Amino acid sequence: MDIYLYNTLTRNKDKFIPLDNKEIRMYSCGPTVYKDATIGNMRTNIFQDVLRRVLRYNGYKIKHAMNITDVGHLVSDADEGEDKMLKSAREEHKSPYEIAEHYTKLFFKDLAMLNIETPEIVCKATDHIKEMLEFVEKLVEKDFAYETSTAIYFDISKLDKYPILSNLNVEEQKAGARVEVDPEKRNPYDFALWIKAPENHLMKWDSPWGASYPGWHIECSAMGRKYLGEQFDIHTGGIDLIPTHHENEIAQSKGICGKVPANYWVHGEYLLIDGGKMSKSLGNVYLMKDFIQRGYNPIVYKLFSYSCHYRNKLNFTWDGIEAASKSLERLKNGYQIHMQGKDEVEDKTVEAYEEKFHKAINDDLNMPLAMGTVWEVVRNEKKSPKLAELLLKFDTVLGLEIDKKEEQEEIPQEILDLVEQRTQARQNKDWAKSDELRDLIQSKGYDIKDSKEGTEVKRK
RNA sequence: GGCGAUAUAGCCAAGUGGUAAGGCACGAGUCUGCAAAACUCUGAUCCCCGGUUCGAAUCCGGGUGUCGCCUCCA
Repeated sequence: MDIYLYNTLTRNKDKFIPLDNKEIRMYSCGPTVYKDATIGNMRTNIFQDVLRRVLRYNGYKIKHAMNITDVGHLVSDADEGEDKMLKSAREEHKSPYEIAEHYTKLFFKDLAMLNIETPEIVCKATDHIKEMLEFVEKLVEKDFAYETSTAIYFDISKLDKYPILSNLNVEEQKAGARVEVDPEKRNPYDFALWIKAPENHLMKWDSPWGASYPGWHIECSAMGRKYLGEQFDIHTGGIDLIPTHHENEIAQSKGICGKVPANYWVHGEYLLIDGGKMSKSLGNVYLMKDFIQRGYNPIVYKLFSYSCHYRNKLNFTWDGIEAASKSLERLKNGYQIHMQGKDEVEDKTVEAYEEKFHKAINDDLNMPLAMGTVWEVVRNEKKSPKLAELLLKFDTVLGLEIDKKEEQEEIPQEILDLVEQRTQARQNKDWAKSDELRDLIQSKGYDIKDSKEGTEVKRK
């Protein structure tokens, strides 16, 4: 079945044609490890993970590279200001390398919570200084770059076209309206490839231009080229990366070999919080650990993100999370019911569902539509392990671990005793005492439910 | 100011020419001593105006609203 992906390069939902029919090469711009990743970052990671899983569902092997930015990402994209790593290091009184290690670890912990697969290749910028430097030297050699007193700049006027991803009109943009124009730059949109280090700069390397450090964009071009080749299939990232980072990556690669590095550029939209942007000043920045703090299985967030297409803004609210949490429970429950079902289901029916689901995910990862089919299967009146199996197959894309039962905390003996007393009371049909005990148990933070198999207790 | 989105039931959200998927909430029912949970059932003509068409949520034009980016950000 054909796969269609919205390609920012063509502004069109394109049929996906891989360069190599066996293995898809894909690059994702990973985190800058200077602070906690937010649930906004994680939305992008979920979308990238779904893309991987969909490709694999279609029988492809994946070679997916993701960078860890641990140097070079400045506080401002205008090539000025402090390196984010150094700023964090200063604020937290640690070395930049300690900062990087700390936040890298946390990042992967977040991914694990969401059952997001680790890409085949994870590459750190500081491990690839040599490759970046070679890249820059080659650009200088080919006259696509020039030296100023502060940095090596890429000369965008040497390209046939810049920008090609965004509709930004370089001529009309008032460069300098917000940022001081560096008089040494040939064009306002020229960007730094390599930056000369001031004295006392913590992260710097020897280069033909003295002690210096890489610009932000060069790492992705250099590492993408190293691991995936001059041209690969898919490049992903958040929508905000389009106008600067990805534009400049393309510029660099075109400078080196005349080619746009990836055929398909796929971008995920933003997550909004309560209808607006997420920002520290509004105090609405949430992290994955907030889910745990509020008693939610973090994977609920993944299901929540499937309620909306990845190219649309998704509005995050805790009410929405509560809704998704209920859904996840019912989904898991529905799976269990099918597991124990005895009804006959025709293969034709199963195939029809499968095709419907497959069509949805292949249509530019239409997860909301795909979830519609998932629910059709869950709510099917015939209960059959065949349908459970189908749901499990869907879960290779969804990654919701629908077959995994919630881990139950140990119930304290005190509570178990109360439950036992209540069971006795119920057997004696002493409803007043039974209800009294239920209230007591609930006041201690436990929920109780009676069924034919007996009484269950659960932490609230 | 420039660029880009978006407007569908109480909320979230699919659907791009043929009479509106799905989820959550609400309500009803089954079950239960009661309750909870679970399960089943139930709801919208698609921001406004005009146009194209046999036919539009879906195309075109014009409004209005909301949001994002251009500054750090996935």
